[in-house]
Amino acid sequence: MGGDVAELKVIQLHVDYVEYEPIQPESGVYEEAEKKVYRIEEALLLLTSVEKGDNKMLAEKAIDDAAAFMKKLKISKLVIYPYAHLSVNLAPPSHAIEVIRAMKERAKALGLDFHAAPFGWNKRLVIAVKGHPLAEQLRSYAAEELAKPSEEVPEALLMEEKLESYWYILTPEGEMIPVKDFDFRGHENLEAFAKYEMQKSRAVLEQPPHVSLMKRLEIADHEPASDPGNLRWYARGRLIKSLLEQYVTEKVIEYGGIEVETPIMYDMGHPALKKYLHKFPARQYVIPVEDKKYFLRFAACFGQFLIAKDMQLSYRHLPLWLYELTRYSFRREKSGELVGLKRLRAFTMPDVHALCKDLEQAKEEMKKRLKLSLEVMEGIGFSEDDLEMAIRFTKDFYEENRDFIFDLVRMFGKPVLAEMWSERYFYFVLKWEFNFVDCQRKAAALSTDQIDVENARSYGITYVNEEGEEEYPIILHCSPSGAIERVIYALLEKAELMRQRGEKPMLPVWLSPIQVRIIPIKSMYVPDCVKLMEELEKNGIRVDVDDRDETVDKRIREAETEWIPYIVVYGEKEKTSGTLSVRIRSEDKIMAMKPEDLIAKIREETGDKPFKKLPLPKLLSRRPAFR
RNA sequence: GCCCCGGUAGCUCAGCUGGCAGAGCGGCGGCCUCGUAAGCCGCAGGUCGCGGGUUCAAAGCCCGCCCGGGGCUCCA
Repeated sequence: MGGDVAELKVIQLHVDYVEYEPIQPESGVYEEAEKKVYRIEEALLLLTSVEKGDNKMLAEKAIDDAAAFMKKLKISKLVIYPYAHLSVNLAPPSHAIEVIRAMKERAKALGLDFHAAPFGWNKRLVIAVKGHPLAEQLRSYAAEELAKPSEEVPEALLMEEKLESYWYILTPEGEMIPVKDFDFRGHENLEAFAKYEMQKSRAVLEQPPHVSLMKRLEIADHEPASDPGNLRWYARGRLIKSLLEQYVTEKVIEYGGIEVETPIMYDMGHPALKKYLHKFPARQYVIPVEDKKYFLRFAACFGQFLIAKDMQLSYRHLPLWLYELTRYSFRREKSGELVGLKRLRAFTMPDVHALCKDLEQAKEEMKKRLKLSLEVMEGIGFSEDDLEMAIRFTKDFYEENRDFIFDLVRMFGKPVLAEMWSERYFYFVLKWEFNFVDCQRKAAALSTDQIDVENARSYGITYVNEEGEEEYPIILHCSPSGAIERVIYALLEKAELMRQRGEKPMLPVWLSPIQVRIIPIKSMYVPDCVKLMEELEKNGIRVDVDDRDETVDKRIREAETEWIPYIVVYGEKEKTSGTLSVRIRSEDKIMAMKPEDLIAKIREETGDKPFKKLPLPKLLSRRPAFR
């Protein structure tokens, strides 16, 4: 940034306190100051570097900006602190002191409660920066573009703050009802979701149920030796995750997705990425390699956009779906924000983009993708009662595309929470998500899609239209399932909700790590049980045999606590009759079934879902516990 | 980042106002060979997160730090 163009550089910090002590003058030009400790609390600190060519107008602009920010964050004190270390193109001290003085005068004119550290001194400095995303910002003011700061970082974020949101419920009947007027009877989850989104009042103390479940069921666990939010996955978890990954990928490919794979780290200095990167607070993992810095990707967008930019695209190729499932995407969320499988620092995200030639095509594609997402969620095992939809859009977009928005609502088939923004920020004009409302009545977004009208330009992605001219496509960003870990979170929370209703908690059969457990009554039946196991395995069923020297009761109990959908107890009766005694979890009863009937029943339940073999020893006597 | 809670055996946890480190489960050994949710007996297993301090005496109290969970905030 900057370099040859003069910019007034300001690091703006919202501080709990700042403390400085002038030690000695270190420049020929310096202000008078008393050598004592100055301490200012709850203030906005401006570490300011003046470059050659900066002027009074820039100084005033900087103060005006700071004042606006202070008002928004209700900060009452301002500290102006000359800080030469932000530039290699410093103005001479005699000039710099003038610009700093102009800042002070402006602050005085605006009636701000401000303090100014003396110019030209070597000072001891202690800063305690607050921990919110807007607390640290670099702002720079260039001489030729006075109107706005050259960094888009703070602007995008500040706009979000001042942006007005209007909340409605949209119904399949085509009504748009302000949330406060909507009758939520029969839509309790939607009500919880709406409240969650609008009020943000969340006083819950207990640990979410899925966290202890993920450990007890040997799905996943915290890894103390890694960074928080990077989990270890045990065999069952890896299996479940792998099945979900495979399922989503197959569905996307069925819809025409083109699967690619891209690097997980990118050069922070790359021009196309720099801008995107700087739009967000520093939440990346950064890896220094030789003299460069790389960040770990926080979404699949980069790799796909960089591929798309190099593709030879014509309108004939559009719409074009590019797909990748990232294992992993990395976001260095604040430590306090991490929650079990719901919010992680490393997560698996299927992401399918669609390049569309114009808005009409984008709208058609978005409908297809909503259908895809509905199918995926249903296929995983969520019912319509489990999901609530939100649609968010700008006012302008709504006015021009009302019918389209209600088409989406009708496809979902239930009332939908709508958030309407007075103006556009970020890169999309509309996004929708499915949300799951968990045991704590908190919501988490799963599937989502967005209409991006900005990134094609940023990345230089073009196609050639019918007239032979280059155009920027509109890009849709869809994750048909949302993060895979979060899907598992929702499945576990759903199971806990089942338990609370008095049903037996379980995972969908196709995702159950063990679908059938065979329990021989005596050790002499183990060979027969192994034979039966092999028969079931041949039919694409995950089976094991509890051959341990334990009582039948105990082995049944353990199979039940593992949520195994079918438990077969095998003894003399079964051996002679050829009929199995099957304990069916979902129906909470024991049924006599022929092996072929059991196979048929499971095959019907798992349908066309992916199958993977059990990645564990199949004899329980040979199987270690992970914890 | 801030606030709250926690860290004791592999796991889950008890251990009050300071007084010999415990239980259940799991593991190992033995008995039992069992018909739909925990059979019985025995054995092994501990730097009480780390470092200081107070005390005759610290798992416990004090100070500092590390780690984890939750809440706030945030969620491209």
